[in-house]
Formats: sequence, structure tokens, C-alpha cells
Amino acid sequence: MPEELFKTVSSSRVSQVIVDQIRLLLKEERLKPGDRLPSERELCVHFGVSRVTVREALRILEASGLVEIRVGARGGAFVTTPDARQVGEGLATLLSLSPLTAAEVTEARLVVELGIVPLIVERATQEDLDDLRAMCDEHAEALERGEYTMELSADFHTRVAACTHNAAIKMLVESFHGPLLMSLRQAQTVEPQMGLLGSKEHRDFVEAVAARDLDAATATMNAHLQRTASRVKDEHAEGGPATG
Amino acid sequence: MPEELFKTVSSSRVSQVIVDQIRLLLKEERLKPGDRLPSERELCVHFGVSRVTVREALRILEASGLVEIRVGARGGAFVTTPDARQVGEGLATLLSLSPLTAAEVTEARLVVELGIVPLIVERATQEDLDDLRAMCDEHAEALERGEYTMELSADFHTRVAACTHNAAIKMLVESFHGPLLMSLRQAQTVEPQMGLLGSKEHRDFVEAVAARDLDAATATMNAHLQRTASRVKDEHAEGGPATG
DNA sequence: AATGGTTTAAGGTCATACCAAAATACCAGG
DNA sequence: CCTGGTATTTTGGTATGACCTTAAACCATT
Repeated sequence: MPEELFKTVSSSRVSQVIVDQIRLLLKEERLKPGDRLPSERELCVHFGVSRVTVREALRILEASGLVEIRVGARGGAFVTTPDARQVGEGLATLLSLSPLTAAEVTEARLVVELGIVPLIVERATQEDLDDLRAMCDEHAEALERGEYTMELSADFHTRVAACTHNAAIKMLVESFHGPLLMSLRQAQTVEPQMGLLGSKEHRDFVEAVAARDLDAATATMNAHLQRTASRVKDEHAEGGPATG
Repeated sequence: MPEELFKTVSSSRVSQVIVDQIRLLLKEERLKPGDRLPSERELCVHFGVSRVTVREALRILEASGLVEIRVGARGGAFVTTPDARQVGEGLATLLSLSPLTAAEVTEARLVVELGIVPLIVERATQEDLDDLRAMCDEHAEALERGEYTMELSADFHTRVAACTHNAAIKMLVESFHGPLLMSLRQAQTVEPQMGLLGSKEHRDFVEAVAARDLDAATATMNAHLQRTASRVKDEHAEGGPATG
């Protein structure tokens, strides 16, 4: 008897079938961001399954970042507008568990952030430059108040990436900064002179971009990132931060 | 009754708390890949919650690619070994739904794959070169048989990325190729002359790397990627591929 | 020893009930 | 009429307890 007659009755899990169906609706844009799915109880009768099963499907969709669930009247599952933060989070969890070393991630970051400098020099608008300069000013003030954190630095780099006017690249850089902030908390409180130097390098970079000076911009960014990279490498080579 | 004096806005969802706890165990490596979590019923009593809640937590962990669930005796939730494929999948689902254009993704890919050329030229071992040459030979044969696919090309680029000996970068490139193959299926069947040209460029690149000629390698890869990029752009600018 | 049924551990699903939160409806007091 | 508090309703969150399906291990028959 030819076995091809029997199609392997896959998907032994009903909840997964529901997930697939809703995914399909999303892909075909019959469900658009902001739309609200029927309530759990309605979905039950619609799919002819119990509420538990529907809820499991919703959990999966939620964990995939495809829907957001709100409670209360007029609550329910709402299709989310996909953004980089979710990708970054998912990437962060896996990064934090994968055998990747901080040095590797840092090097990858270096490749990306250096590689986009030409695009930035070419495409940065006046508004971009204004934003970046304003950021530098703010950071300088924060630095004086002793409130300069890695997070501010990360914001700067993200804003720089946005100057490429390429959402994929922006997403990529954001994804890198999320995990790095999470895993490299040891560098959270930036030593004053370090922050001062980094802040100055940020400003130099902005001005190089403003002058459309690719070589200067690349050199500045390179020095800036290399310094960060070497610090990361040092701290990890010495068996971890003193903070244990 | 004290009852958790400082219980911040902690998500109000018990299943999420369980997820966080298990995540923590993973992060602290108290749970390693291959380990089996207690059965659902055991987890119930352990956490003092119902089975529904435990199951939702497991669904989330499963959707996040952190555990794999097997049914039957000796079944249960097993910690998975994290790999790039999962990152790529998660990225792919979001990419396919995000407002990213193919052109943006392609440009990002271009930045990364060009940016790593210096690392490759510097670090490629003899084994790397042997592998790449073997790949080129195989692809040439496949081309003659008319079996040259985008997937083979993607394999080549992934192998090239592996020459950086940086797992993060390899993962990054893989993640790009996964979604691209999924979403840009229009270029699935490569026209013979296209494949021939691409294949030749691959070989040229390998030899440039073998000669440790950074400029030649960069130029070759740049031309190769630019050609692909422009093709993607064209096909999307013209309102979709003719193949439908 | 090989085959085939039986037990058993585990996840998958169902049904019902109740709780908690959020939006709305409603009503009393100014 | 407006304001503000209360009740109601909608909807997700959780708890129980039962039953089914799967898959491995165990056992009995041939």
C-alpha cells in the first residue's frame, strides 16, 4: 500500500493550528495592526475549541510579538505594530543564553556601526544633525551632574543609526544595544573621564558628519568604538567584573 | 500581613512570573540545554499554581525558543540548545510583517557582509579556504545541472561569514539570509546567466581572500552584492515580480 | 527472539466556575 | 446641567477536575 496516500496528520496541537490561522490572516493583511481579535469566548465558539486552547494560542502569538493582550471591557488581543524593540528583546534573550561572548557581539556591533558611517555622511539631514547636537548638549549637562549613563550613550548611537533612514539598520543597532546594556551592566556607571572622552568623541563625530567628511567621521567612530571594545575585552579577560 | 512589601508592578500575570523565574535559571546556567524541567503537574505544586498557568508559561518559553516540549512518557519540557536558526525564524516572522522594505533589508545586509570582509581576509584559515573552494566546485556542478538555487548562494555567504570566526556575525548573516529566502522567493530559480555570474564572483572572492588581497576581495564582494541589491530594488519598484 | 498488547507517565484538551480589572452606564448630589 | 461616585458588564486571569492522546517501557504470548 503506497504510504503517500496518508498525509501525515501533523499539527497534533490544536492551539498551534489556531496560531497558524491567525498568522495567515496577518500575513494576508486581513488583520492589520491595531485591529482587535474577537474575545476569547468568541474565538472558542468560532474555532470550536475550549477557552484554554484559545488562550494558549494567544500566549504564543503574544510571545511572538504579534498581538498585545489587554484586560477589561473592550480588552482583548490587539494586533501590534511590529517594531524593533520586540526583535531586540527576542534577540536579547537568545543572546544572553547563547555561547556568544561579549567580545563577539561587540565586534559585530563595530562592523555594523562602522559600516553605516558612509550612509550617514551621505544621508544625514539638517534635522538629524540638529537632533544629534541637542543630544550632545544634553549629555554634557548630564555628565556635569554625574548622571551620564551607558543608556544615554546607547541612545546616541541609535539616533546616529537612524540617520541612515533605513529602518532595518536602525532596528539592527537597537537590537545590539539592548542586549549589550543588559549583559554588560558592569559599565553602567561611567567613570567621569571616560564619559567625558566618549561625549567628546560623540560631538566630534557629529561635526564630521555635518562637514560631510567621511574619513574624519569614520576615524572618529572607529576610535570611539575600538575604545569601548577594548574595555569590554579587558573586563572579560580578567575573569569578570569585581562586582561579581 | 506583610505580603511582599515591594511588589512592583510585576506584570500581574502569574504565568509571566514563572517564565521569568525559569528564564533566570537558564541565565544562571542552573538549567542547561538538554535538561528536562519537572513535569507540568510537578511544577504546579512547586509554584503553587494551577496547571493552566504552568502550561501558559511553558507555551511562552516554547514560543521564545527556550524549551522544546515532548509528549508521552519521558516527555516534558527540555531546554533547547540556542542556535541562530531560531533567532532567524523569530526575525523572519517580524520582518515579514514589519514595514521594512526588501531594499532596506538588502542594504543592511550589504553593510554587514561588506564590513566583515577585512576580518575574513585577515582570519580565514586554510580549512576555510578549502571549504569555500569545494563549495564553489559543487555550485558549478549544480549550475550545470540547472539546480543552482538561491539557497546554495545563501549557504556560500553564510560560510563566508563563518570565516570571521565570530559566532555573532555568523548568526547575523544567517538571520539575514533566512528571512530573505522566505520573503524574496521571487529570485528562487536563478536564471542561468545570473547564476553563472554570481558563481564566478563567488570564486573570485575566495581567491582574493586566499591572496589576502583586501581591496580585491572588497571590490568583488561589493560588486556582487550591489548587483543583487539592484535586482531586488528593481523587482520591487516595478510592482512585484513577473512570476507572481 | 520477535511480535503485540498493556501499563504508565506525560502532555493536550475540555468544561465550569470564580476572580480581577477596565470601560461603561447609571444615579445621586451639587 | 454638571460632577463624581457606584453598579454593571465585558473581558482576560486563574483554579479544579476530568478525560483523551501519545510514547515509552514493560510483559506475555507465540
